Amino acid sequence: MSASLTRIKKDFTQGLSQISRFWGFPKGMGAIFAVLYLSPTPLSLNEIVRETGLTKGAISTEIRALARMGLVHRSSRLGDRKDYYEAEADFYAAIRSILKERQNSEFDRAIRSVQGTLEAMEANWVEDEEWNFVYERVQALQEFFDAIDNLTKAVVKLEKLGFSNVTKILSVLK
Amino acid sequence: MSASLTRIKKDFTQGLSQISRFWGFPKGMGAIFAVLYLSPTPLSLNEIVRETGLTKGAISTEIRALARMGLVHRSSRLGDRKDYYEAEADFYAAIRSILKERQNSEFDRAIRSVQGTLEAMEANWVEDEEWNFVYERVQALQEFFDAIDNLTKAVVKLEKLGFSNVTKILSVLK
DNA sequence: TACTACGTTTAGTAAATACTAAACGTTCAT
DNA sequence: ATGAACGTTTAGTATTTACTAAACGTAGTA
Repeated sequence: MSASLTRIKKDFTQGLSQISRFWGFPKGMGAIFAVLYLSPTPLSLNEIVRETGLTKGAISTEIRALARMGLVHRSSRLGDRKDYYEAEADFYAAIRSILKERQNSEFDRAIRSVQGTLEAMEANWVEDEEWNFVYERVQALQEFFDAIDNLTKAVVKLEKLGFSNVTKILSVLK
Repeated sequence: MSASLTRIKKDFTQGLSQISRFWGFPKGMGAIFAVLYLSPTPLSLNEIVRETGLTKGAISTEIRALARMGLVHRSSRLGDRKDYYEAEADFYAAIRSILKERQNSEFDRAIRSVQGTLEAMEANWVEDEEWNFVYERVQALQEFFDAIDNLTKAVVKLEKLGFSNVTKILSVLK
C-alpha cells in the first residue's frame, strides 16, 4: 500500500471518528467503521486491532453495537475460526436498520413514559386551570412523538430508501 | 399546586431527562426544558434553580445552548432585571431551528474533511486498484452526506414544517 | 458611594464513559 | 489430553463530561 494511501486512510478515519462522537457514539466506533469501510476485503478482529490501535476487548464490544445497528456485517469462512467483518456500504440500508434498532431502545421507553403521564392524568382528572395547561402540553408532545414515530416506521417499511425516494421527499417539500 | 400535579411534573421531567441523554445531551438540559415546557408562565433563572435543583451556573450555560437551538426563548420585562425563559412549544419550529444551528457545528467541519480527502486524492492521483476502491467509497459517503444535507436544507427552508407536511411525506413514501 | 440582585465565568469535583490489560471459555489441531 | 488461536467478559484506569460552589462583573437602588 502506498504511503499516501496510508495517510488518506488515517485522515478519513479521524474524520469519521469525529462524526461518530458528534452523534454521541464512542469515537472508536467511528474508527472501526472507517477502517472496514475502506477495506476491499473483510477484516478479522486482529486486523482491526492492528489498523485502529484499539484492543480486542474494545473492538469486540463496539463491533457488536455496530452489527446491531446494521452498519457492519459479520461473516465467517469455512475452515477458519476467525470472524470477519465488513462495512455496510449502502447507507440508506444502514439508516433503516438503525431506525429499526431504535424501536427497542431506551428512547422508546422514555417516550412511553410520556404516554404514561398522559394516561395517569386522564385516570385521575382534576378540573383546574394549570392541570389543563399541563395536560395540553404533554398531549402536544406526545402527538409530536407519534408523528416522528410514524415517519420512521414508514421509512423502515420501505423496501429501499434510495436516492430516488429522497428526491421524491425533496420535491414534496418544495 | 395540587400534590398530584407536582408528581406529574416530576415524572414528566424525568422522562425528558432520559430522552435528552439518549440524544447525547446532558440530562439537566432535558430537565430544564421540561420545567419550562410545563410552566404556564416564563420562569426566571432562580425559579428554574428551585424547580430543577441544579445550580445557577449550570443552568446559565445549558440554557444558552437551549436558546441557541431555539428550544427556549429568553425575554425580559421592563423594570425587572431578571431574564425570563419560556419553552418553544412548536416542536416543528424547534427541529428547523436545531437543523439550522447544526450547520455551523463540528459535524459540518468533519463532513468537510471527507470532502477534503476526496480532493486530496484527486489532486494527487495514483493508478492503483486499492486507490480506486478507496476513492469510490469515500465518494459514495460524500454523496450520501450531500443528500442528507439537501434534505435538511429543504426542511429548514420550509416556512413551516407542520403536521401536514409530515403527512405529505408519509403519503409519498407509501 | 456603597449595597443588592442579578447572570456569567472559573476552578475544582463528581459522575459517566471509553478504553486497557488480563483472565476466561471454547474450538480446533496436534 | 495439551496447546494455540480465537472472541468474550471483567475489573480496573484514564479521560471526558456534567455539575457545584464561589468569585466576579454589571446595573440598578438607596
